[in-house]
Amino acid sequence: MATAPKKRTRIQVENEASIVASALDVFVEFGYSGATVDRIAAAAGMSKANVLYYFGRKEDIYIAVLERTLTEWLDPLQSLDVDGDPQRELANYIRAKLRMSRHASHASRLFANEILRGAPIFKSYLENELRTLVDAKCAVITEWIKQGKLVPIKPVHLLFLIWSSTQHYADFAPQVQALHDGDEGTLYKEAEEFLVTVILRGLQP
Amino acid sequence: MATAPKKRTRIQVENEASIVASALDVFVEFGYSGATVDRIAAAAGMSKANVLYYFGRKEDIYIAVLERTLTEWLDPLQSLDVDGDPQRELANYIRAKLRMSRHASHASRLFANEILRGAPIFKSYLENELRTLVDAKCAVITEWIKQGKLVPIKPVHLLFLIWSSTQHYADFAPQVQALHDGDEGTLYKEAEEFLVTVILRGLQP
DNA sequence: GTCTATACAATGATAGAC
DNA sequence: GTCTATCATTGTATAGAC
Repeated sequence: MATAPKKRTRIQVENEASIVASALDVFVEFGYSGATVDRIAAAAGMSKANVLYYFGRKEDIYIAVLERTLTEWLDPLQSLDVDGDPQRELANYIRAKLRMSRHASHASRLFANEILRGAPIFKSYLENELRTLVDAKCAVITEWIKQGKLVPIKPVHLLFLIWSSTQHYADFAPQVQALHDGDEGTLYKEAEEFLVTVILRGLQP
Repeated sequence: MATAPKKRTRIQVENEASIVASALDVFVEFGYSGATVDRIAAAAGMSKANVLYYFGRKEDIYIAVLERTLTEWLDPLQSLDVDGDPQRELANYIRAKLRMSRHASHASRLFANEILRGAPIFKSYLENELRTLVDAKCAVITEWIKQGKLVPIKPVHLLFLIWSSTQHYADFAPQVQALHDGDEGTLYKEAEEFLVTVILRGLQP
């Protein structure tokens, strides 16, 4: 029998949630090492000592932030359906990823930071859960190619292309802004039309 | 008359070069805040105090690393030629960027880190030199579109697509490795064929 | 000119008082 | 459950040895 979960008081639940929410902003803005416990505490409106009462180490806060953000991220890749029309399925996936870049840019940047660091915490997730999901969806794409609905390519590179091109607008936002005139709405509208057009045309047999 | 450059001794030149070279590795591995002067000094085989004799502050080391790496980076975008064949010019650019991802991955990751931080040091470069170069090359792509050689798109998004998709292999290497079987040579050979094929087909009118 | 020794404020972390 | 020492480490400044 598994260990019963520790009972947590209402204050515990609230304070831990507040710390994790504030820590996301701080980790994204300053990076892992630049995010001090003091800054996280200030953002959460608590004392540094009190934060360290709830999470023994800074790394534990970081792990909690990664886990919470990952469950919120929920890659729309999961819904890629082998029975759907490839062009339509992929267009929907690109649009969903672009929406996440825009509205969950903190999550995107947090993951980018973690992977740039060498993915010390994320590594096992990449090699297990994500790997399983990616293998399954690559099989879907391979099936579409067999049916002659897509040009023959190695599926995993298509996923890399969609991930990188959509997340670029979140992760490299300062560069994108320096090189693009117009507001955020226009930028993402243009990006959506461009990426859907070019990638789908490029895959058409 | 401009100020004459300070005369620098042989030891100065050697030690500064050694510090900057070692610091690149440390900044890439640990990020800006995680890179301690002690670690940089150890990597350069010097004492922390001695490193701080040559560079007064950690930020000055970082700026020197960024500047040196930027001159080594020399974006091959510069050679995009309006009189050349668009398909051939763009294919060459994609291949050149992929080669840099592979062989100058430290530079790629250093810039990615800097932009993720909000580009505090790089901002003026992005808004001036890079902006000028990008505007000029967007004009080239616009001209190709006018000549009916490319499908009509907003040029800057094409640059974002090429940058993000090629640099992904350097910046997200741990993720790429977790999801790809096969050695580095195979990976980059596949990526080159995939990206050139899909992007050029997607742009064909 | 080159390098070391030392000091100081800020940080992550621990132990323990209340 | 909250907060106060306390400690080793970090970035940084300065004095001075050679």
